[in-house]
Amino acid sequence: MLRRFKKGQYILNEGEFCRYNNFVLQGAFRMFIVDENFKEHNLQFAFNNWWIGDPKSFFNDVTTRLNIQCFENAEVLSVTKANQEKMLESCPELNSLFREKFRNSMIRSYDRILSLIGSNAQSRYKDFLETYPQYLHRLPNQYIASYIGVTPEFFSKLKKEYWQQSKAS
Amino acid sequence: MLRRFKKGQYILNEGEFCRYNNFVLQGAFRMFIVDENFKEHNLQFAFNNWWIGDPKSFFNDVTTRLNIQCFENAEVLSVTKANQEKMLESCPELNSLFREKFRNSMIRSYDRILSLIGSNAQSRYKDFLETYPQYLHRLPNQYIASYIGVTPEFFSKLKKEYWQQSKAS
DNA sequence: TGCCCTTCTTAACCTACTTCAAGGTACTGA
DNA sequence: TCAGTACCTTGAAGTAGGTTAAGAAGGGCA
Repeated sequence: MLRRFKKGQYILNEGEFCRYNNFVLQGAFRMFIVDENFKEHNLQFAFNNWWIGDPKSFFNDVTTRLNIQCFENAEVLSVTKANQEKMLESCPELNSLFREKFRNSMIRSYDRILSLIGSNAQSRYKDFLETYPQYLHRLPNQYIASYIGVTPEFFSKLKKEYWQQSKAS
Repeated sequence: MLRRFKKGQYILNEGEFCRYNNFVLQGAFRMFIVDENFKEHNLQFAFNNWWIGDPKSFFNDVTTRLNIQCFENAEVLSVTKANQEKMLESCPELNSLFREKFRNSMIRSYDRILSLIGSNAQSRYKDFLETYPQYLHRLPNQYIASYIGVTPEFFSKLKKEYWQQSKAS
């Protein structure tokens, strides 16, 4: 099912059931959680050819704690759970495709946990620069700040420090 | 392939290739990373009926950054990548089993990232108590501290604070 | 029983990061 | 062209959590 979204629109809100797994054809999305102090924390972004959705809510039929918002006008292919099961029945080869998809997400998540637990903000910033250089210009600073787990104010300082160091060396 | 390990033994060291995916029949393992200050950070534990290994190294044939150590005498079933592929060929139904396994790991990793990014040490401690009550007595405090991302010293304070609060209410 | 070794706790001090407040910059649209 | 609004930066002051150092409390083993 093809769906279009405008910048600013939400395709998932906390408390809802995540009924669609979405393949992004065009545009950009962010997935975030709102904490008890009403601060937003970006968990993931999605650009062209990425999937986005809350797997926990989608597969386990529970309500989601996450929000997904479009931040560049977008076109996505949305698949329901029933759809997906039918696809798998009629085409068992997809099993291994989905298996790899989950495996890769899992590996990326592990790396993320490693960097959150094992390094400070400065090196998380460096990691981000190295891992996602192609998306930098499409992401507002505040989104990156939230992704690496710092405030926009502190992110500003990180950037300054980073560029001064790389200039010096 | 059945393998036995004694408390303290390593089954994977940073820099090696992870050649086995291990299903724990008995005993306990921890997987951790060592940071640039030689501090250890526990990423995961594994008890009876859990799988443990570094999926990134195992599947992508790269060296690992992780260490896996046995901390209760253990018995595991170890599967190589070739084994696993043979199993999948001869029994395609396993595809969906593995798919679900990865999916669940992914969901758990997401929850972990959420709690690292979106909440403070006190509530991460509470989350841990609620999520893994059955393993508390098998885990030294320092391992839990490292898992939730604090020092043993600060963990001590967290515990004290937590029990004082729950006594008061 | 007593000793060593590891784990846990406490307290004083330190630092990475946050909060708050203010001002600057740059799109966007009438 | 200008105003409005979102975004970014800077600095001062505050706080969660880290570091260091020391003592207390187990637990295996001679």
